[in-house]
Amino acid sequence: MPESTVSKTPLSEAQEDYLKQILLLGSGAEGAGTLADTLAVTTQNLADEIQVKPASVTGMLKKLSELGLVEYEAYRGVRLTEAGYKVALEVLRHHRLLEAYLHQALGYGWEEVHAEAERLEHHISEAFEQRIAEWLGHPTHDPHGDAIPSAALELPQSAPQRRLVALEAGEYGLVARVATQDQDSLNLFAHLGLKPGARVEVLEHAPDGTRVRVGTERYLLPASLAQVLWVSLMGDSYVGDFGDAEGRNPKAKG
Amino acid sequence: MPESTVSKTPLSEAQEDYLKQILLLGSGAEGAGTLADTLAVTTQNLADEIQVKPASVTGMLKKLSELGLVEYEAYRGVRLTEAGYKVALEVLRHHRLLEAYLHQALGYGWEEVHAEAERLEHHISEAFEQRIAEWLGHPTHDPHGDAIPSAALELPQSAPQRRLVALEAGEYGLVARVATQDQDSLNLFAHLGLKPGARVEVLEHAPDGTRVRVGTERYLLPASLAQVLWVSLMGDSYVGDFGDAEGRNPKAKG
DNA sequence: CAAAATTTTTAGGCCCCCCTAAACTCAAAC
DNA sequence: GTTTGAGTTTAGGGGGGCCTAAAAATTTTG
Repeated sequence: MPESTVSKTPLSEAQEDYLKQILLLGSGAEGAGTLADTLAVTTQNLADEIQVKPASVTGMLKKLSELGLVEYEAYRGVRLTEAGYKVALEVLRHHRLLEAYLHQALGYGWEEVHAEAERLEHHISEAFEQRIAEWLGHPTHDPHGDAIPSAALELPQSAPQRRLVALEAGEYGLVARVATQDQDSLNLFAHLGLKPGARVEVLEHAPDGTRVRVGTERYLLPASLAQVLWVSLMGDSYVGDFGDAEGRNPKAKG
Repeated sequence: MPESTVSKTPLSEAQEDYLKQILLLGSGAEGAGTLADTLAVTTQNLADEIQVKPASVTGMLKKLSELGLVEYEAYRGVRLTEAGYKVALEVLRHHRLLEAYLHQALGYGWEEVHAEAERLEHHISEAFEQRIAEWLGHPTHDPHGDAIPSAALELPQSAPQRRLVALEAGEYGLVARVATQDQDSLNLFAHLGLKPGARVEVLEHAPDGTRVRVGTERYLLPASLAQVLWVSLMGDSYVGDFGDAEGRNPKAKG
């Protein structure tokens, strides 16, 4: 097989974004932990995610394929190569470390960090990455509860989690992950106190959403939101590191 | 005169860089404080500074001129318009705040901050700018001793300074500004302890440079370096804010 | 299994910002 | 006051990354 030279040329911002999205979409909502259990991603999915027309995606996939970062078969979808996977994890690490840093060091709300991290992730040096990782105490999860790849680009093991919609009435647990980047949704979650680490209980599943209790409050969460809220059941062995959602000691080592 | 619509479109990184360099080159080494005492800048100067061919500069200047950010007359040079000046100051503020932040918050050496700030300056939000400015206590000078434009884009008054080459033998003062971005020069200055705030004395001007004393050490500084080192004479009223060159309290308000 | 509907790719363009080569200006020197 | 040459601009290209419109492949449907 033709040994495609894995480019030394620094990748463009667009290229990094494509790789990151291929990883994210390919990992599915289940959060696969290795390249092996990653799915092929469709042109349309990428177009939607990156906010670009499908024709543009095709063009970029061809280029990434030539660079050996992606395995692309026309009409059949893409998946990352080992090299592309590395790059994607690196970008993801930058993104999530930045989110954690903005939250903990600069006082950003956990619902505000995504947008800023999105732009900065492509422009920080390895030195910067290392310094904020150290400042943070090498965290394993960002403020949304998403796992941060280690410096060696390994994804940390996360505790078993279930979507809120999958809990039965009466079950409760701690919010482990808020898996949306939609700003309105994030704002709403923040407003309701539904951030990683918060205790939440399912009261009942209604046709128009899921009725939950958070602290002493009761809310009706639309299905679309209950869908993206992941919960670790209490009593489960390990509930994870919630990215210092509020004034805990930021220097705690992982 | 045709009222050129001052674009609302966000500027590209390249455009911001051109504007910044026009400001820097136009301010001359004397550090002019307002747009009025700014000089016209030459195509060649810009080409050298931005590391681009003169033909490319011409093209960009035409575009900036159409955007109303610059007054450009073929063969005669450019200067910033009021609008362009504002943009340039904003970029400069980002750059210098970032330098200060990297130094004080993340432990970068003062000689290392330039390169990182150079990339980040185009990608931080106003919120980020504001948060680091606050964290720093609204500093007036960066770690190299360069003035940081205020949030209102005013350049702070700096103490009177003279180039080291202009001091007479026997005169001494505090390093106020290290006006180079050349990494090798910066490393050398750092190595010799010649950072803002350091005491330095001119021993004599030799044909091959300037002989100086720094603490108990004596060095021969090549003219090119003595040229970019600015000194505030001791006994002068105000010596400025040296950007917390070492462990002073980072939270001190300005 | 063929027709219809959907998805994806190709083809052709556009803007950005850079380049080289050649033509032009201006100013300094004869 | 020409000549000469440094500095500058025009002309023509190229790669990146996006777009629209049209063609092709795949999947769904009857």
